[in-house]
Amino acid sequence: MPTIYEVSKLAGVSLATVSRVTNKNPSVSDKTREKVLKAMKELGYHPNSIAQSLASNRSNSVGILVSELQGAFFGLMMAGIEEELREAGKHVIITPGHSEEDKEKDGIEFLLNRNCDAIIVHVEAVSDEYLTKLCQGKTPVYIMSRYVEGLAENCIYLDNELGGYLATKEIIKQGHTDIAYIAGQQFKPDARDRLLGHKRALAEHDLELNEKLLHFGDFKETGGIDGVNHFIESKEHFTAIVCANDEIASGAMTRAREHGLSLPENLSIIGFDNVIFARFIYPKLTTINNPVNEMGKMAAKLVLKNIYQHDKLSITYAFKPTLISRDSIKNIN
Amino acid sequence: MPTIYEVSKLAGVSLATVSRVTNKNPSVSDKTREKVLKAMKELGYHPNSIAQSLASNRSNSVGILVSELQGAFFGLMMAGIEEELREAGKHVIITPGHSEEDKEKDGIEFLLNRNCDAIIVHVEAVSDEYLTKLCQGKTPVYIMSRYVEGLAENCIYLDNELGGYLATKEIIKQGHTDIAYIAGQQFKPDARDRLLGHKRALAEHDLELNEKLLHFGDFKETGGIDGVNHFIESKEHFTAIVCANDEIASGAMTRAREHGLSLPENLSIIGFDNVIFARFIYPKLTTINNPVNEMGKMAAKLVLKNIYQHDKLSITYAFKPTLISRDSIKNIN
DNA sequence: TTGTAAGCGTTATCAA
DNA sequence: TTGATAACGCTTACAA
Repeated sequence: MPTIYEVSKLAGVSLATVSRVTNKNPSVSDKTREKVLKAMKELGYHPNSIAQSLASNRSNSVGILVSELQGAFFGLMMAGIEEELREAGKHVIITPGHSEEDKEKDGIEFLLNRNCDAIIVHVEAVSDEYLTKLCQGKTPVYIMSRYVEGLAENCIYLDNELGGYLATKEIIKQGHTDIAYIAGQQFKPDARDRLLGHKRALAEHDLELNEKLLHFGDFKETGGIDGVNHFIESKEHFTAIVCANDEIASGAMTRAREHGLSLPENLSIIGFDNVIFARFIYPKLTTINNPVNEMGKMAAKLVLKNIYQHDKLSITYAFKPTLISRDSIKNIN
Repeated sequence: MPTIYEVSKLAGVSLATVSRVTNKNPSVSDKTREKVLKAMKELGYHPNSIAQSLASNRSNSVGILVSELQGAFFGLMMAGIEEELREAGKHVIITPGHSEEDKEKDGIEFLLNRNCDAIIVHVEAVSDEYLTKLCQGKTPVYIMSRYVEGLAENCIYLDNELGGYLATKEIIKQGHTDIAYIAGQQFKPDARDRLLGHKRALAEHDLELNEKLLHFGDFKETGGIDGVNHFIESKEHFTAIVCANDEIASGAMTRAREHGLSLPENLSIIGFDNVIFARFIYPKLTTINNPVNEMGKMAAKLVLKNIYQHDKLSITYAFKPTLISRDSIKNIN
C-alpha cells in the first residue's frame, strides 16, 4: 500500500499538499492538484483511514444500537441510517441491545470504545436518567424512536400515543365495542404510549377498558399467540384485537385461526408499524404507518449536520403516524 | 481521555509495560500488573482503539456486505455473524450491495478502504472471476452462501440444488404433477441452483418442465405476485407452485387469493429459507430450512480462526437444507 | 499557495 | 521482566 509519503515524492510536493488535495482543501492551485491526483492514480493510492482518524481525531464512523438485527422494523431503520451516512462517506458500526438493560449498556460501551464520532441508539430498557447522563459524555448521542425530556434536540421520535389512538379509533369506527388489546412490555416507551393512545380513544367513546382483554406480551409473534390464548381462556366476548405492533398481529392471526376463527369475519385485527410483510399476510393487515425508514434517514441527517458540518440540512424531530387501511377489519355497524 | 502515558506515569512503569498489560502479555510480573491495573482503573483508562489499529496494523473490524439490511433472511445472517464476532471483541461494519454489480463492488471497495481485517460478503451480482481476483488481495475475503470453484476454503455455503430438489420432491410426493415454479433472477447463484434441483426432481419422476409455468422474478414478494399473474394469464393448469424463497411464496399466496383461490385447497405452495415469518403466514408455510444464522456464525468463526488466531475452532463449510413440513401443501393423492 | 514539523496514542523491536 | 525509542500514516498549526 502506497503512503502519502510516496505520493508526495512522486508528485514533487510536500506531505501537507497531498493531504490538502485528499481533503479537498481549496487553497491548492489547479496545477499542483493535477500533479498530485496523477501521482495518486499512478500509485493506486488510498488514504489510510485509520491514520486519518488518529491524526484528525475523527473516525468517520457512527455507531448504531438497535434491539435486534433481524427485525422487520429494525431492518428499515438501519437501512435508512446507513444509506444516508454512506452517501456521505461515513460508515456504521452496528450492534444489538436485545431490549435488555445490561446488554444495551454493554453495546453502547462497546460503540463508545470504538471511537465513533456519534452514536444513534434505539434503546428500550435503559432509563431516561441513564440517557441524560450519557448525553453529557464526549460522544454525541442521538436517540431513535423515543422522546426524552430535556433531550429534545437529540431525539427523533414518533407520536406513538397518537398512533395508538388512531388504531383504536378506527376499530371503534367500524362498529366494534368489545375490544381486546395486546400490548408490548410496558418498560418500553413505545409500548406504553401506544397503550395510552388506546385508552384515550376508548375513553373518548365512553368505552371501558376490560382488564381481562388486556394482555402484555413482547413485540414478537409469540406475544400475539399468548394474547389470543389468554383472551380465549378468559371467556370474555371480543370482536377485535388492537395489537401494539405488526408481529403481534401476525401471531394473533395465526393463533386465532387455530382456534377456528375465520378472519376478518369472526375477528378484526389491527397492527402497528406497517412493516413490509403487513401487506402480504392474510387478510392484508390494516395498520398504523410508522415512517421508521424516514426517521432513520433523519437521524443520519442530524448527525451529518451536527457532527460533520453538513449545514443547511433541515431536521424534523417529530413524526406522525397515519392509518393504513387494508382488509383485516370487518365493519359490523 | 487519559492516555497510556498517564497510566504509565501514575503506575511508575514504562509505556511498554502498560501496553503489555493491555494486551495480556504474560511476561509481566503479577506485582507490576496489579499496579498498572490499579492505575488504569483510577484514571478510567480505555485504550484508544484507533491508535492501537495504527500501530498494530489491525483494525479489529470485519466488514460485512449483504444484499439488503432489511431482509428477513439477511437479518438472520447479520445477527449470526455479529454475535460471534462481538463476543470476541471485534466489531462489524455493515453495508448493503443491493444485488447490483456496481453497488456490490462499491460496497466492497468501501469496506476495503475502511481497513477491515477481513470481509464477509454475500454477493449475487458479481462474477466468480471478480471474487477470485478479490481473494488475491491483501484483505482476506469470505463468501457467504455461494460456492466458488477454487475458493472452497473461503466459502460457507448451502447445497441449494439439494434444497430445490427436496422442495419439488415433496410437492410430487403429495400427488401434484402440474407444478409451476417461480424462480429468482438467474444471475444469482442460489436461484440457479435451486432451479436445477427442481429440474432434477421433475426428471426423476418423469415429469416435464412446462415452460409456461416457469416464471423468473426477484426474491421478493413482488416476484410471487408477478409469477401468479403470469401463470393465470397462461391458462395452463397447475395445482402447486414451488417458490424459490419464502418472500416469493408469501407474495404468491397473496395474489392467488386475490384471484379467488383458497389455500391450500386450490393451490399448494412451498417456499425456501424458512425465515421467521414463514410459520406465521396463512396457511403456515411448508418450506426448506436454510440454516443461515448458523452459517453466519460459522463464517465468523472462520475469520476468528484464520485472522485472529482462535485456533481449535472447527469449521463446517458446507451446510445441508432440510424440509420443514407445515400446512401449505394439500395432499391430492 | 506551499512546506516544515510536531503531534495523534498506540505497538513492537531491541537492549538491558 | 522491564524500558527506550522508533515506527504506524496521516492532519494541522505555523512559517515561508
